[in-house]
Amino acid sequence: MIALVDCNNFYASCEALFQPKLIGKPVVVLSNNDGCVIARSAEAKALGIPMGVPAYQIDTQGVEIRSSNFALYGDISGRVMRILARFSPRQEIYSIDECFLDLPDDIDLRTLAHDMRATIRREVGIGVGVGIAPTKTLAKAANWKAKKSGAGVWVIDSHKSRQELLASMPVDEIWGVGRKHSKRLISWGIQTALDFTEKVSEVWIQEKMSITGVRTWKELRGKPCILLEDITPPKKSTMVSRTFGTGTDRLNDLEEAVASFALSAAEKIRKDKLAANTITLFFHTDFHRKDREQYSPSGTTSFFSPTNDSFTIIQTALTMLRGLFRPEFLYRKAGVMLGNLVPADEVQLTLFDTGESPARKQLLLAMDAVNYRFGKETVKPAVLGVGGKPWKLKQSLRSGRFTTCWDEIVEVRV
DNA sequence: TCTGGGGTCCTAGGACCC
DNA sequence: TCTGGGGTCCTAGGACCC
Repeated sequence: MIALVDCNNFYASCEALFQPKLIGKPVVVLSNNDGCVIARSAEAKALGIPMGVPAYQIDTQGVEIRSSNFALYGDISGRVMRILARFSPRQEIYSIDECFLDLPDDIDLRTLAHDMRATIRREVGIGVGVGIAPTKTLAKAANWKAKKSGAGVWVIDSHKSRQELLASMPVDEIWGVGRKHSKRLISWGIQTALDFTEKVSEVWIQEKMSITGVRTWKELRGKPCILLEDITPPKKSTMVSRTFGTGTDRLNDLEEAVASFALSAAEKIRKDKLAANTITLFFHTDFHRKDREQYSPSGTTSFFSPTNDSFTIIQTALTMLRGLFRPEFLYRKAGVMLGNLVPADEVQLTLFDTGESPARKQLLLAMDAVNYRFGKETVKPAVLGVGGKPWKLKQSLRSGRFTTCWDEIVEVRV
């Protein structure tokens, strides 16, 4: 059997963890740049605040608003995941707030699930829902039911319990069926997950939704097609991109931003011991300004041989930027993607390439060590700029990094 | 005024090979 | 009149996930 454990209103719950005055209040967490709503407490959902709406459109009366604080959420996530790992030798961490667990089918699964919930509640203080079923897609469905019903735990362990759950589940709630497909399915009279499994054939699904649709269809019928990936496969690409706090038409601003994204991306892949074969740069104007002409260039360059060298990566990104930049536009967002990642110790050199010099490798190692110890960008290439950065993010409402930063740890006065 | 960031997989079509 | 058969690789775009 497979369990899907999912934290309730995760980001909002993390905020309330160290700010008890938020408990019982409508809490909303905003995306980077304080743009739109990405998480809501139960109370905020009850007020009818939708997911994804721009922050300026919501009625903020009586609502506690926070900027996103990923240092905090990541740390809390790690605590939850380590507890769940105690319940099964095989765990797949699927996202920051949920994981799959492989469970034996000859134990009392309901008792185990309640035990997980109680342990996480006691040791971390976060509420979770647990869905248990024979396949991942059904475990997702059971988790949906666990939340929807308020029971917190739901188990699909018989034909009857499966049929009943699927009959009560709208197609658009199925894991793997998104907006486009659910619209089409409903137009064909397929309303529920049960309709999806019983009203249409495998061939029909293959034709309309390709092989991925067929997998979902089989999984809902109880046949496992999506395996538990307890060994994380290596990343194939990584991206760093940001919307700017304000638009800019200055090449110098874009250079600083792009250099900073390129540096972050390089640090990420070095941490994962990977090297990139390609780099993609993109930047664009404000898509929401329908009244203005848009400009959205992008370009991809292959490295001479795979690299994770910050300096090479920054230089390549800046060369592309200078070639694509046009001064007559106001830019709102930029990003750098490193692709075709390969293990750094298996890099295949080209005939005329001797690889990175040992001195350069030492320099990068030293920079990573200093920045790890003293904070991001303590030492950095000068092209990232110093002083004010008009393009920087708005993040005015961030709570403390209570668990990862000594200066921001909670103070308790007795 | 104001709208996030980071991933994966699949398919079709083009370019190319012999 | 009439022009093969069998592959691979790459890319863009779409759909999905959180």
